[in-house]
Amino acid sequence: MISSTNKFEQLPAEKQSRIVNASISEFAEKDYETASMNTVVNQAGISKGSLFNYFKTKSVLYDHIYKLALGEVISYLRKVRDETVDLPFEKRLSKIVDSGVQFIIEHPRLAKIYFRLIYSADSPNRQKIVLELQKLSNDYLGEIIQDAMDRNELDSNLDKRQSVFFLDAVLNRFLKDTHEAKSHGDADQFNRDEWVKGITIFFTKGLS
Amino acid sequence: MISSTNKFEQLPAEKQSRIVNASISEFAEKDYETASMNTVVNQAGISKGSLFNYFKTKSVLYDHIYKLALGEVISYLRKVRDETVDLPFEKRLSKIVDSGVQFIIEHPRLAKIYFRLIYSADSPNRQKIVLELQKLSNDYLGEIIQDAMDRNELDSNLDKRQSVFFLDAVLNRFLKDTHEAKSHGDADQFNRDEWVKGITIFFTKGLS
DNA sequence: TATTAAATTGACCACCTGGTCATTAATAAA
DNA sequence: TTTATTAATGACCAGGTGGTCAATTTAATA
Repeated sequence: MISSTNKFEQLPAEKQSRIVNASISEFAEKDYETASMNTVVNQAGISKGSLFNYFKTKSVLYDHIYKLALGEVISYLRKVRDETVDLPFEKRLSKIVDSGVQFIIEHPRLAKIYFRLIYSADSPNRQKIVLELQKLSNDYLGEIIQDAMDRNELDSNLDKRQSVFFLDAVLNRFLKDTHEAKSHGDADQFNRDEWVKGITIFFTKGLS
Repeated sequence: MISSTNKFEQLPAEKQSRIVNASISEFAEKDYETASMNTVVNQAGISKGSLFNYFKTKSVLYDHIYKLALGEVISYLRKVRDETVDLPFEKRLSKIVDSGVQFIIEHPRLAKIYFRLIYSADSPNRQKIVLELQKLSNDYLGEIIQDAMDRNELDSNLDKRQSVFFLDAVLNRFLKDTHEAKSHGDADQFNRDEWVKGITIFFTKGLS
């Protein structure tokens, strides 16, 4: 069985990157339905027929691009997780937020695709993807919370599912707002140190 | 100066509601760009010319509908806020979550429009609307947190801005997930009592 | 009832979409 | 160099879009 991106992968690297680049820009700027294959081919400097030869349909191209974006996000997360195994929960949280912000700065278009994917509604296979992402986040944050519980930094009687949910909700929202502020060119509404401190205190002590 | 919905408001109530109803359905099902005026006129049983006579453009119609949806959300929130002024923070939080879930059940299409508005990207004037919503949420949750601080239920040294942010993030995410689960017909992933309890404990005590 | 005014209609417009495929250009084999 | 194979092209297609407006129906006035 031959992969549908086979033809694409056999292309010269430079041409591949032109196409990927144009596609990322388009899917970052517009949501799936509104993104235009015409815009992609014009931006990439290839003919329409070629693009549809490399990727059978728009949905297949989107699949390629979002997997790429997601892969980058995941490897970023893995990296920071592994680099911080020995740190206490508080420091760890801080590093995770930091690296999230860093990712947004370094890969603004991929971040846009990522947030569009989780928060918007009309990408193909959206439900399946969101379930995958939930599992991923569950595993990732679950591990970090478990580590903290093992070290008695967090209450070992915690409902892990709920804890992961809270962590995920706050972190994602923080990063999303940061991302939107940055992409609107707003003055930085978040003093990062202050917020990271606030988040860790909130998670360990609550609001009382 | 004559309002652009003037003609619409002078229509017989029954016709108005047919149009509003069709529009709500369409804007709930598809995002702004993909929503079709043709679908609206067919569903409402009126001619295209008429619709464009009542609402000059698609964007003006959308404006009318989202304001309607938002108005319903706001009045719901106001109601529960005023009905719970005398309750302790914990009970209050619980009632707010309850009424949020109730709103989703009673007005699933309006909820869809609301969530699309905050989480999706391409509605007209999105940035302005989101800012308005942020202010609204800030005022609303800020008041509730302030009340709790005044009663010594929450630490009076809290950073209010951060506290509101955390509350907003968790509540919104909880309601969004609930809404999505319901609209996908999934088995209820949230035992509401259990979660409400978890949320209030989390907010008062943190995870330690 | 005849006449005027206002509301309603839907065919029509220019434009854009994802996708196709006969034709052309470039490359490899003979 | 000639032939066979593969890759690239863009005019073209059917179907959709938001929006318009001359023509028709309905309602109000005389």
